[in-house]
Amino acid sequence: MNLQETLSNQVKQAVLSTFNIQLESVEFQATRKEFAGDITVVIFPMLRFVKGNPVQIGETIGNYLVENVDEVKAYNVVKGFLNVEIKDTYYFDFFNSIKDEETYGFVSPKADEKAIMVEYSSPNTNKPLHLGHVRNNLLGYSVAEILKASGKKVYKTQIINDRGIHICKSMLAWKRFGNNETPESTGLKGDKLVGNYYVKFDQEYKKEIEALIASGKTEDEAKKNAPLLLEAQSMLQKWESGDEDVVSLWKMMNGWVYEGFNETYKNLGVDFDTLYYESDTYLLGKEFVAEGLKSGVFEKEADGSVWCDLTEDGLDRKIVQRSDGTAVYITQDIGTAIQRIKDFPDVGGMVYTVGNEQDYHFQVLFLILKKLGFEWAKNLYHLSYGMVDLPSGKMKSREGTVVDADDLIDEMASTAAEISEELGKLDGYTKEEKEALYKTIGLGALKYYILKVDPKKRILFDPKESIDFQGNTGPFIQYTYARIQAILRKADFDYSVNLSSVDKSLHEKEKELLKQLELFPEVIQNAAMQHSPALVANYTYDLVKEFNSFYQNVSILGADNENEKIFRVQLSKKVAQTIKNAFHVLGIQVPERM
RNA sequence: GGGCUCUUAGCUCAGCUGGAUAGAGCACCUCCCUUCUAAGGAGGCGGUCUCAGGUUCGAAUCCUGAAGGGCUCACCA
Repeated sequence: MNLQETLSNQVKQAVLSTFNIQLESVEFQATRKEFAGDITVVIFPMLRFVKGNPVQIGETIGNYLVENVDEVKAYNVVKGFLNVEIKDTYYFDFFNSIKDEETYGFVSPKADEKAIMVEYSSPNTNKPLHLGHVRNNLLGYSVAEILKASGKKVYKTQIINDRGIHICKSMLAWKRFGNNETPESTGLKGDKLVGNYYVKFDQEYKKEIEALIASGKTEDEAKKNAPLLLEAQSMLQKWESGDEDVVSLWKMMNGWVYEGFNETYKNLGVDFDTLYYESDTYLLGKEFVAEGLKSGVFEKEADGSVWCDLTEDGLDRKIVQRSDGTAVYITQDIGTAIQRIKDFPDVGGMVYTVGNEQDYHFQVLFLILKKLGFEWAKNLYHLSYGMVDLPSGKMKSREGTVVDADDLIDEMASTAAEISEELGKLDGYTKEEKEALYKTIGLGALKYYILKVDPKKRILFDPKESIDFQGNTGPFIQYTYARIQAILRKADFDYSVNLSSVDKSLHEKEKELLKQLELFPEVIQNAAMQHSPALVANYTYDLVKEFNSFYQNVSILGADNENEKIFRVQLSKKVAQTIKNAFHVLGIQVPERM
């Protein structure tokens, strides 16, 4: 039983014995810094049941707690708030119980619990990854790690959108204007090369449209009948019918893209346990469309198209198969979901990391899967996140207004390098060690910048204003970690003993740190429940701020006596470890020096 | 037009299931490196929590409405 539960029971007992009233629950909050006390009981909600003056009620309960609860040292009442002071003994006991637990805050997966599959990234293979994908990747990866840390078994996956008209556009432009360029011949990353031809297609397509309009066609006609578009469409048909040339071109160019993506993923530090390709799954859903027709979940129109009527659920009618029998986007989503459960029978739910422009889509998808009768459909979650916008508005790859993922990662590292060199604290580091450190810091800044924001809020990113390295940032937290490591390197004495309140009293700053450490397991559980890395980021910031204040206000290695010194080193070490654990689930590394 | 969503300091964001005088960072202004790393610390300036009603002992938080922004409502993905 933790402290709050103990107090809750005792407060109920106090109210029962003095007022003869059974409270259902007791409300707590952290005591504000300006008042004495460690935890506060809010009296107001009790007034509904206990008639009387809140201050008097507070006094009564406070008295009871001091007399009956070992951990309670004293109390004071301010208005309707009962501030309770807790004895140092409690905090020493708590600290000793977690001191040597390396994975403090994390829960190991239970054998009998169902796994969760987390989908993220899921790019199209016609262009390189940009800042929007970066947010997606960081979020998905982090939520997967948070779920793991909270005690779930997790599979990371993605659905790679490797087919469709957009891919054919890149293919066609390459075939037409590419002069057999390859990543090798140009030195370009494969995804960049293919992306260039996607842009090239658009440019040439626009020229054709203009020419057609000049020759008297309407804009609409021109757009639909431009020869390039028609050829791209026929290429798609050839692909679907298995045309050898088209398929081998498709394989070659997608291969280039995958190589490029893998490099970006590696740089970003994200990974996947299993992959799904749209080209494998796009036909899958049709099987279940047929089944849904049989069971009456879907209905067929006269023209052969298949629909799902969701009007009774407050949504619209949704097409699930075209009149020509081909699959639409949602058809393959249905198939993919079912396939995943077949492949991984221990999976009991899925998380889809996809932008909020698809909120409606997922509402429909989940509802359809429920209607099809899948038990696991109730455990599907759309991790919906806001777009990353530029000051100029939306990023558009065809118009070249995107912030490229690789470029951004490089820029972050070089900014880190500039700052580091200016500060000049890295004597003795080899060039390789420095490079690795710059990457750690640069990526730390980028990842923290994105993850500290509530996923569902949109982010405005101004490329002209670089991401901060000071204040509430990744490097600030990394810096604190590095500082603690410096202390631990210098602490060449045995600090393994367990201390207690007879050995020393707690400094105010020490106690604040202990209280903050105490919150960590709860933060992980909360973040998992809410699918929000931002909660972990903000917690870590608070912890670090508290530590820095401690660090500048008391001497650690120069403490007055041996016990102070031992305890402060232990405490510092625990804070560092907690920073490391918290950053681990955010996918951010911590440096030994910086 | 229907649905969803957002609006907190000059800027970027916290604010847990309603609770004490709404908190941080950046920017601006003061201080603090002979002491464990100043990417730091201590303090100051800065708010009609978009607006109007309502519920409540108590509302940034819940409800209704309005304004402004975003997304969405394809036989696109």
